[in-house]
Amino acid sequence: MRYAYDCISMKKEKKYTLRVRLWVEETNGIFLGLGRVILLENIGKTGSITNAAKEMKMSYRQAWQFVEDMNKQANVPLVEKMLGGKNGGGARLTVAGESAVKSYFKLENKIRKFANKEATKLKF
Amino acid sequence: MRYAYDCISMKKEKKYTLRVRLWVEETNGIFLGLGRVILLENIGKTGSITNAAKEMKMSYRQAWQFVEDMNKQANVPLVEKMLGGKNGGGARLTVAGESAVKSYFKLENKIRKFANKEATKLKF
DNA sequence: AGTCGGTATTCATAATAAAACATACCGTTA
DNA sequence: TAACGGTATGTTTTATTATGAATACCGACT
Repeated sequence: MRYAYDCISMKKEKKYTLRVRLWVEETNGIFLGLGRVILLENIGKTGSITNAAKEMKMSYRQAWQFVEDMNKQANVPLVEKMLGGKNGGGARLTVAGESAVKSYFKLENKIRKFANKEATKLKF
Repeated sequence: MRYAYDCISMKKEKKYTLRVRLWVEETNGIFLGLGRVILLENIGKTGSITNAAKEMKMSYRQAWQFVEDMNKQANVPLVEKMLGGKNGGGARLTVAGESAVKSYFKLENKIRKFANKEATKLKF
């Protein structure tokens, strides 16, 4: 049994959650991170950098730079861009791009799962 | 053998390294992250927030805020502060503080090791 | 040839975050 | 009680980063 009295000094236990973030670096800086991968995903979905950026409320400026940066740092470009033409142009993922997105998420999931398992042992 | 000719289309394979970062969140925001843990470690080493901050080129302002924040979010304060006195005061880690540092690094190592193992399977 | 819509690029501006500065407070010791 | 050195706190600059606006370019299509 427990007396109401006990509650006086009872502090609610806080709840903590473990967060993990991973990214891939190349000699010139960041190659792939969560934001970039989501951008890639959106390019695949929408067919253009412009719309991919809108999708995630990122400025076109930044989205374009990310794409440029990733393509330069990859062994094979991840995004193929088209200039002019019927709909003004657009962008799509290369095979390497598709694969990079999948690999990243796969790895992230695996690590996140592992981290959460390990985290249950923690007590702060 | 290999012909010089082969080199014309040879691109140097880029080298990638996987980076991992983890932090613990509470309802009010970040509770523990790498920077905060290193700060704790330095407080333990130097006996004051001031010197701990200097050690890592962090402004006292920020260091103090971090400490305040951590203490508020922890079930038990991680840092015990002393005001005035012989050397003007100081700060030291509580048992919970020591334990938090150890736990964090232990977890980080485990996850980093796992991540690196998984990363070897990656190809970009 | 002119329209359309996305890419490519520069420049100015806003939003955020971090550092620097300035002061008051605090308690032991000389 | 005056000095010292760290804590406590607000304010002001600086630095970093992201956004927005403006413009040129490109190529299929009508």
